[in-house]
Amino acid sequence: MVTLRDIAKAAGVSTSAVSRAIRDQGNYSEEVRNKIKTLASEMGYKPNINARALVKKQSDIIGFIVPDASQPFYGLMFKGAYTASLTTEYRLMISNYDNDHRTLDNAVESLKAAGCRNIIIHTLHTDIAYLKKLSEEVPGLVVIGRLIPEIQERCVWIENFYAGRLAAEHMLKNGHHELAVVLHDYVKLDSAERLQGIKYVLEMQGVKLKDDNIIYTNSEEAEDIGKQLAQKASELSGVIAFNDQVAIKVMNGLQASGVKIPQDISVIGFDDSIFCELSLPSLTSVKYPCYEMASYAIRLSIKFTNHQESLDSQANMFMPSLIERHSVLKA
Amino acid sequence: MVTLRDIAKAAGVSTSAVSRAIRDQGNYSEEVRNKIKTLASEMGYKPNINARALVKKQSDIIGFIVPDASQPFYGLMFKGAYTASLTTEYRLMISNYDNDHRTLDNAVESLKAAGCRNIIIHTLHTDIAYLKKLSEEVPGLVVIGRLIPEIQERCVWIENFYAGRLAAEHMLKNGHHELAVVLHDYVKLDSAERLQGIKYVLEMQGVKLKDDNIIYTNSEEAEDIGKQLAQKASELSGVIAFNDQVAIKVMNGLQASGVKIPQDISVIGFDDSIFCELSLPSLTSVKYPCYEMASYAIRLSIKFTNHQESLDSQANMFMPSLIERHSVLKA
DNA sequence: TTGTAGGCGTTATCAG
DNA sequence: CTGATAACGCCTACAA
Repeated sequence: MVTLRDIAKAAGVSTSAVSRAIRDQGNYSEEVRNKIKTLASEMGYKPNINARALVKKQSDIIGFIVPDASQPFYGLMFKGAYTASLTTEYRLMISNYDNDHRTLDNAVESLKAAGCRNIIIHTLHTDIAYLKKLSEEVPGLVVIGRLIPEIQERCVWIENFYAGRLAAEHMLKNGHHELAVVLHDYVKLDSAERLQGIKYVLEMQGVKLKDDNIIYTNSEEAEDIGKQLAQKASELSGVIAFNDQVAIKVMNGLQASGVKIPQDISVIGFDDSIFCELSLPSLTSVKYPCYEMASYAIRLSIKFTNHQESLDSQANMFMPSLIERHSVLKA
Repeated sequence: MVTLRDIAKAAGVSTSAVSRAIRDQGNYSEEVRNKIKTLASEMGYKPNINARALVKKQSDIIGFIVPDASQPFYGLMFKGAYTASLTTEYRLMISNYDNDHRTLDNAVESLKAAGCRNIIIHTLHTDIAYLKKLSEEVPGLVVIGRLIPEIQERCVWIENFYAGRLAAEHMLKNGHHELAVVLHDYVKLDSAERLQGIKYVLEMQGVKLKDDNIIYTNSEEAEDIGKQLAQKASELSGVIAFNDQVAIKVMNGLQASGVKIPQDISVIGFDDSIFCELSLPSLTSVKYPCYEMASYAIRLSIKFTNHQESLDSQANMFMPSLIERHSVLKA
């Protein structure tokens, strides 16, 4: 292992000179700086991250905490975050908390103990007080997936209302007026917002959405919901489902009961995940830009801990978009 | 931040006493040790990981490097590894290399620069010389997904031959004798081994596998393969596909061409991934125990760096198993 | 513009 | 059995 001292000796200068030159500090002539830098790279110098973290009392690690990294949704987020981190001097450390608050807090504490000042959490349910407190302790805290007004500037979220609108408009545009909406039990907030967006469009166009066509379910029971909907297939022309997995399961339930998709009923999902290409027919979906949001979250977190850069006041909100495939019958 | 010194002062002992007591070193009386430990936890002491890593010249980080964390297959591996790491004193850092060797090497170097001595790599194609060299530099190196004879003891792999057997036997057992096998272009090794297993079973039972029913493809073209196979549906009763995604796409191609599954043709995939429950019919698949293998890899890596524990000579090989669903017509 | 010296929190090596 | 003391590699006043 080659240290600052080694290269200082080789260059005939002091360790502090090397330390500064390498980090572009101090007023060194280009000549000296270059000499030191080339020497360093020739000798294969790598700064000892632990020593640096010790003296600066902060690490170069960004913690990225998600509920379930095995789901493609979060996998894609991780990838966006990781790719963004590659262009920085930070390294990414991902943690999985399975929607268990204690596991989450453990991960946070372990990160803090390592001097981590940048933490990104994807959370739907974590209580606001905890997050607020955390934002005071962790300068680079960013919350992704939800808008929390008290710490709005450190939230990265999606326009769910607009997502609902997109789905509903696409249905109406193609002549599908008798709609059912299948929402997610566990993800109440996003569900509610998207439903708002859907209702907004329907009301504007004078289309009625029956109360008993608004159904709450989860991934396990979604196929049954599809079968139930098949019973009233004749009075239904479209189903908007909370996410792609639910959409596909509903679609499967429908098809298993002899309903043709999209001929009899059109289906739209949310997320635009890897699942969309695997269903038959392939699933039209409203894209949730996970990848982009996660990589933005990385940059945002770094801004908070790098005083140099000024934060602009543009909202950290992302817009969904409709990705057409073959589960909606065209007008 | 509370340090060793703080608690030493409070306890009226030296910092070294505290350091040792906390790590269960030295011959301290239970009384003293307990006093120190309770004091430490009362004061909320957390060892400074960076200081420790600096002096010990090694970090508590295990690097876990995968080709594409956004795929559920690797997501599940990560989860297994992460969960296993929770019961240890190590933290997990995941990297994504997109099958690009330079990105992989960067990740490795970054890990090494941080004093990381435990690295787990999932790799299909990385060249053996590189891995061998790495195994000399990184004491806790583990390769997952492939058997490399030269460093066999640090490889964690699956019995692909047996996986092929399971699939073929299940087909034959249910009376499906006219088979097609769809393999993966990019994953040559696993493909070849599984094909061996399939052929073995067929030969044993005197069933012929036509050469032009052995097809190489990739995820993009798999649906077309399904459509092509539909042309000769009458002379086909089963398709064994390289993985679940390929299986489902083949199935979709088949169904889009009017072939009924499993009535006309039965289909088996590999991996037993999250996709299996989403297809219609749900996909019978040979399970690749990613989760278990990854968590085993963690323990194995730690064994290599903890001289205390002795390594037994049991092979680090895992067995696949058949998970029945509804894509195979029962005899 | 450069170098010296002290310290970050921990562990390990010595003496006592 | 315990406690000074010297590192680990780096950064940053402060001095020159």
